[in-house]
Amino acid sequence: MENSEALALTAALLAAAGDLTRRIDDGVVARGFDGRPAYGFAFTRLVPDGATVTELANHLGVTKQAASQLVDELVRKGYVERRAHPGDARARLVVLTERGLACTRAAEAAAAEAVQEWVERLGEVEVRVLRDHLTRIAPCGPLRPAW
Amino acid sequence: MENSEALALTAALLAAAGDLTRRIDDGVVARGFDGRPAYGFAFTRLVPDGATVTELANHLGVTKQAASQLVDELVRKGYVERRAHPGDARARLVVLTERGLACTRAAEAAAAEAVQEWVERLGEVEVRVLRDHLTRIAPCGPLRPAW
DNA sequence: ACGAGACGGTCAAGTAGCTTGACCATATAG
DNA sequence: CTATATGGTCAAGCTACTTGACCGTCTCGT
Repeated sequence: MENSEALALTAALLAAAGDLTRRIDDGVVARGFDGRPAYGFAFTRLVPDGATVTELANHLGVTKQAASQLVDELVRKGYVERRAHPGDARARLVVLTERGLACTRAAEAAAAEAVQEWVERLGEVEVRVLRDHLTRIAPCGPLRPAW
Repeated sequence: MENSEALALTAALLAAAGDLTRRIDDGVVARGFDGRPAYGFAFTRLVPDGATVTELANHLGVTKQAASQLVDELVRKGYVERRAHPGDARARLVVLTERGLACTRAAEAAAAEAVQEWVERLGEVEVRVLRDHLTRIAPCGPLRPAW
């Protein structure tokens, strides 16, 4: 593989990821929720049983302070609640509220809608293959919100 | 395709893109250059004949002010120069210096190295298919440096 | 049992990289 | 030749992150 192809691959990845993220965010907003893209990725970590701030921080690839600030924001908007952690008095369990769950479903619907366009262009099988390859490459690395 | 799969695809895409970007940046730094990931993507637009600030802004998906600031940074570090634009006295052509070209090559080498690991895991053909699919999905959208 | 240190969380302050708004110089169209 | 659009920069402001300090709680070795 040529050198320039590797950079092109990276560019394509970023363009695709950015495009998809933007579409999902637009879709979520269109469904009446107010948020930024990071919310959706935080939510995926909060279902089904909630998570601690530190776990969320690792999931998103940011400091625990940043994650805590994000949770503040989510609490303020009514998407999550901080509860006592059963079995560790230091920790607090962040869990989705009813509205948070609704927002999660909206994000999923918006994502499905966005991916649908890809399915129409590549075919369902190819898209699935694409996803499988990607998950094999970057198993569960942090979802850094920025470069 | 299930709804949750669409979000998983997005997450995988972001994780892969973030991982690759970080590796490239690390590789560039290891080769003695000082920069942030956005540089590399700016450079790809500057070869072979340079570009104006506005073109760069569109390429990166930011305002022209932000692009101008980036160029300031690149000039300060000796990677690019601002020249007069032939045929438009308003515009200025941003071109790579010798050092900027060297940095570009370093980025390409680092990218190739990072992708090599993927090739070993998926096979060269699969990686190429991956890239082709991605470019078909998001042809040449802006490379937003953040969500 | 208890002290040392690790860990979860928050508060506070600082910063990088973007934005919007205003403005000038040049180009282009009517 | 005026009116408007375009390329570029300056200035100010903001958002989402960072580092550093700190408190309360857990855990482990002695």
